[in-house]
Parts: sequence; C-alpha cells; structure tokens
Amino acid sequence: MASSRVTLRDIAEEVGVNPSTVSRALNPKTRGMVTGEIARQITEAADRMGYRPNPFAYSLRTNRSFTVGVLVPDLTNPAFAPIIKGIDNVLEASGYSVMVANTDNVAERERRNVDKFRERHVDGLVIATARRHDPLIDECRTEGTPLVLAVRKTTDSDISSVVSDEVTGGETIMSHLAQLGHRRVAYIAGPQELSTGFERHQGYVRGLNANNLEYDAGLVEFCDAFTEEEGRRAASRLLASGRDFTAIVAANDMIAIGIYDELQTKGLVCGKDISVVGYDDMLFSSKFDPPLTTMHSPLLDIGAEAARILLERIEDPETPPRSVKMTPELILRKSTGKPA
Amino acid sequence: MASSRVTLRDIAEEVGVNPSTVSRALNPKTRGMVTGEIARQITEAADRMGYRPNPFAYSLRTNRSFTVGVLVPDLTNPAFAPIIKGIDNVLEASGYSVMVANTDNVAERERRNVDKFRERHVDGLVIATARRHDPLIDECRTEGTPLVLAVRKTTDSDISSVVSDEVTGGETIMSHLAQLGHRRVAYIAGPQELSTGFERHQGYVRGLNANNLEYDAGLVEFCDAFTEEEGRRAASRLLASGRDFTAIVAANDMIAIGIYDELQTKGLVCGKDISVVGYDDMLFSSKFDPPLTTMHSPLLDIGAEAARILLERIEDPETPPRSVKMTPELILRKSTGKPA
DNA sequence: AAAACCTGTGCAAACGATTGCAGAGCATAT
DNA sequence: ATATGCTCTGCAATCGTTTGCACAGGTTTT
Repeated sequence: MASSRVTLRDIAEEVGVNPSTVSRALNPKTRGMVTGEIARQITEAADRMGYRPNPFAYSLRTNRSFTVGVLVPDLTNPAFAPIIKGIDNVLEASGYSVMVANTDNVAERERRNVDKFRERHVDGLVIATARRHDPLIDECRTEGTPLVLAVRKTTDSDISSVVSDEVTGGETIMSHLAQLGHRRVAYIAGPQELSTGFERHQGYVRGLNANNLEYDAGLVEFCDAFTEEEGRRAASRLLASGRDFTAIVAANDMIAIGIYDELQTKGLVCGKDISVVGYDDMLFSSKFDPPLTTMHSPLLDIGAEAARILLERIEDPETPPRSVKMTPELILRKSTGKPA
Repeated sequence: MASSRVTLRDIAEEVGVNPSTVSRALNPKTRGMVTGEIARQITEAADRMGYRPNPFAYSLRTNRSFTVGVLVPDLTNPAFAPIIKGIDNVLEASGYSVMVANTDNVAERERRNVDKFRERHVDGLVIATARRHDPLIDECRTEGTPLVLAVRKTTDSDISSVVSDEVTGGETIMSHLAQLGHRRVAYIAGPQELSTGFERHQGYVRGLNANNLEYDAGLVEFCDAFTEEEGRRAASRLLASGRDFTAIVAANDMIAIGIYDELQTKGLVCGKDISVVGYDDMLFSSKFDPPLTTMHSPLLDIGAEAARILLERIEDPETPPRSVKMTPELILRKSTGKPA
C-alpha cells in the first residue's frame, strides 16, 4: 500500500512555518489560532501537495479512531443486513468506517470480536447480538465503551438501544387475527433470552387479552433460534399435539418459513386451511408462497438511528443513554384469511 | 473507550529490561534474539499484566494495519452478503478486521470509499463492484494496492479475481433447457459492462450453438441493472414483442424474480406456460413461487477464496496475480419443465 | 510610560511501538 | 595471549500527529 507521502512537516517546510502551525491551520477547531493569510497559504499548499493526514499518527496521539465496530449474528440473514446498511449510511457520512464481525450466535466469538474491537480502539460499538442478560454487555458498560444495542436490548435499561415496538407489534397481529374471526391461535416463540423473542411473545399474550381470547399453554411452542429449521420443528410439534387452532403466529419471518415447510409436507394450505403471520417483513417475504403477512420492522432505520445515537455519545461522552422504539407496521398479504 | 493501559515500557520496567527487548521477546519473528529465560519472564509478565499492543503505534511504525476493505454494491443483496461472510470468516481467523462499504452502484461512492480505505492504510482491498473497464481498478493496480476482485473481473487479466465459471454456467443452463425440449429460449441479460452480465450472456450464445439452436436477436433483452424492476421491464418488453418462445433465462435471480412478477400480471404460469431459470441460487430462491431452478454460485467460497488470495498477496507482495474460477452447479426446481 | 493583556507562532514532548547500530560479554580460532 | 566472531541487550531515532508551554510583538489599560 503506497503511503500518503506528504506530511505536516513537508507542508511546513513548503510554507516556511512550524509543523504545529500547519496542524492548527488544518484543524477546523484550531484554525482560528492562525493568521488568515498564513492559514490560506497552508491549506493551499496542503491540497496542492495532496496532503492526507496519517490516521495512525492521529489516533496514536488522540486515541480516536473514527471507526466503529458492528456485531451481528449473521451477515447473510436478511433481518440483519439492512441494519448494517443503515449504520453504514450514516456513519459514512460522518467520516467513520465500520468494521463488521459475524458471530454466528456463538458467545465466545462475540467476546473475541468485542475484544478485538477494543484492542483496535474503535470509538464505539453497535451490537445486534445482545441477550437479555448479557455479561459481555455489562462489561462493555462498566468499561465505558460507548455502545448501542440494535434490534435487541438487555434487561438493564441504562444502555442505549433502538428496537421496534415488539409488544405492541405482537398485540396488533393478534387483533388482526381476531378481527378475521380467529379464536384459537397458536404461537411459535423465539428464544426467550433475546428481547425480541421475549417481548414478541409478551405481545401475543397481551393481544390475547385485548381480544378476549384465553391463553392456552398447549398452543405455544418455543424455538431455540430464529431459524427456519427450528420453526419447522416447532410447527411439527404443534401439529402433532392434536390441538385445534386456525392460525399460527411466528416470532419472526424465518420461523414462519419453517412453518410453511411443515404445513406443506402435511398437505395443509397456508392462508386457507390455516393462517400464518410472521414478523420483520424481511426481504422477499412478499415472494413466498403464499406471500407472508407480517409485521414490518424498519430495520434500515433502526440501524441508522443506532448509528446516530452512537455518534452523539461518542462526540459527547456525557450524553445519557437513550432507548428508542420504532413503530412497526402490519403488512397484509395472502398468508392470513378467515378461519377455515 | 478505555485505553489499554499497559505498554511495552511498563513490562520492561517490571522485568528490568529495555522496552526493545520486550518488543523482541513478544514478537514471534524476533523472539529468537532474546535469552530463553528472559523471554519467559517477559511473556509471563505480559499476560499477567494484560498487555495488549497498541495497534496505532504498531501501524504508525510499520505501515501495516491488519485491516482490509471490502466494497460491495449492496450489503442487503443476498447475492453479496455471503461473499462478505466468506471474507470475514477467513480474515477473522488470521487476525484481520474487515471494513465494509456499501456503494449502491454509484461510481463516485466507490471512489470515495476506496480513497477512504487507502487513507486508512488498509492492507488490501476486495472489490465486488468492478466493471469490465474500471478506471478505479486500474488506479489501484498502478498504485500497487493489493486487491482482489470478487464475483466480477475486469478485462485486464493482470488482476486477481475469483468468480464462478459464468460462461459454462450459462451454457449448462441452455443444455438443460434443450434437453427438456425447448427450441426457442429467450434471454434477459444483465448489464454488459459487468463481467457477470457479459459472460453469462456469452454462455447463452455458446449454449445455443452447442445445442444447435440459432441466435435470434429478438429474443434477448438487456437490463441496466441486476434488479427485480429491470427484470420485470425487460420481461414486459419481451412479452410485448409478440415473439414466440417457451423459456426465459435470466442473468441472475433478481432478474428472474422480475420475470415472475411480469408473468403473473400477464396471467402466465411459470414452469408450465413458460419456463424460467435464474442464476446464483441466492437465499430463498427455493422459496419462490414456483421454486426457481437456477445455477448455484458458491458465493461463500468465492468470498473465502478471495480473502485467501488477498492474504497471500499481502504477506508476500511478489505473489503474482491469480484468477480462480469456481464451478457453479445447476439446481433443478419447479420453474422449468417441458415446453407447453 | 509602565503594566497588563492578547494573539500568533515555535519548541519540544508526548503517544507506543519497531529497528539499525553499537557494544558488552563470552567462546572459539589462531 | 591476542584476535575474531557470535549472541544478546540497550540506546536512540523514527513513524506523523497534537498540544502545553514559553515567548515575541503589539494593544490596551492604568
């Protein structure tokens, strides 16, 4: 990699001043300290010579890296990719670079990557892998690392986070179903150690109440992960239980896909024999067979907002933690209908 | 961000030697220079005290950052996400960090990000945004920046790249169709300034020849981008042309989806009235309606291999450029059948 | 006119590593 | 016994910035 040859000293010599003057002239914050004319000469020389500050020197001196680390469980999961994109969009505009790490949901890998990020002195972290109780997050907090959680939160509310309003989302779904006439609706929950899984399930029970439906433990199955395979297995258990129900709501779209799979192998047609609704409205959920009715989570915005909050906190370490809840939106498609 | 407090000097004082000795003891390459016992004491003290080298200092001195930049048109496009994941997997294992940049296919943004990466002295670049003639790539080449192209290449073969074998892929698709009995198959091509678009189209015409079908310019439409929308428009033009054909092959899965859309609005049923085949086998292409028969590109492997080649080149700058072609695999699903 | 204060600049010390060079100590060759 | 060589360690410079401090010169205050 060719190095950016020209340094502060070069410019200083060119203009005939001390490097420190050049430094001050080039830094907006200190520019006022130097005489207008000299500053002009310096900036002129700087871009004539193609000066590019050396980030290592800068960072060594200031301990700022203009870099943030992003942790996701799976880069290729359409429920996470948009978050990164959102983050990248706002961070790029502010001159930051984003480093990503894929953790595949393994705690050890999360820790390793957080450590790596810290060693590299990232200015902050956005974490989309947090569990409700997460020692790693606690650590970061006590270490004072600026961080914001995306799409998930911990039980500790002293940490910035941006999520969608999962419980009212879940509630809304139930109302939709109730309105269609469903009385017995099953639920396939996500992992309860994730706020997403936990709160969406909570939304389900609230929705039950709100619509005068009663909770039946036999109608809810839990998944160990937000995956198609887990969804399929849970659906299989549900079907095998012999219980009666006319709709299944899934804790997210991946699980919903798993349900599709199982229904299909059982010869049930989704949207007619049985309704199913997902959550997230991830890419292509409108292309499935049938198109999935689902709760749209504004993933891109969540990422962007997380980045903004992080930036705020980085620029001013005194900024108190802030938690924002985006409001999701129900997208009606073909996988729900009146009960058979 | 709390700084990693302990430095070489601290360890030096603790053990009672000069910082340079500590440096040597801790660096595997120079470890041999220091007496075994002392080295032992040093490493012992180092991890007792929790020493973490300061990357800025290291990089400032050595000009190495253990960082690579990755350029993709769209992080959220399922045809690119796996590439990043593949890259991350191998790079993480080698202690590198990956910085991503989303360029949305805008050249100016590509340039800006490459510049940013260079300023930050990344050790290398993997670029998935290259056009067949790409001044940006030329520049990088003459600057000597280690880089490897992923999933695309330029006409200049002196640049490392890893792609799937697009032309034989395209050819294979045609043979499949011919075997089913299709004689008139249309093609919806991708942008010809991208090697992917160009070579896949080339595969189409070779496949025509190989199966004794003749080329009919009226049966091919070109897209300006690998998008659903472009695919839909091209399909619309094709259908409107009044030409006769029994199958459409798309330059990639996104375009294929666009074709699905158009067929549906025209009341044609895909896989019966007309066959369509995609390319890439991106996530969920098995979930579409109907499941898409497509050419599987080993995206994850492509990313991983690109990372490996880059690493090679970084460690030894004399390594000559290397281009590898992965072999794709035809995945038969429901969108193709015998001609109506 | 002296005292006090600005304002703009330069000097030099960091930041935390790596590395060429010099030299101390000791073993081997002459 | 001297010369030669080898191995290990320390010294100090360096990478390119930022920034506290000193200070020169000019302005304002008393």
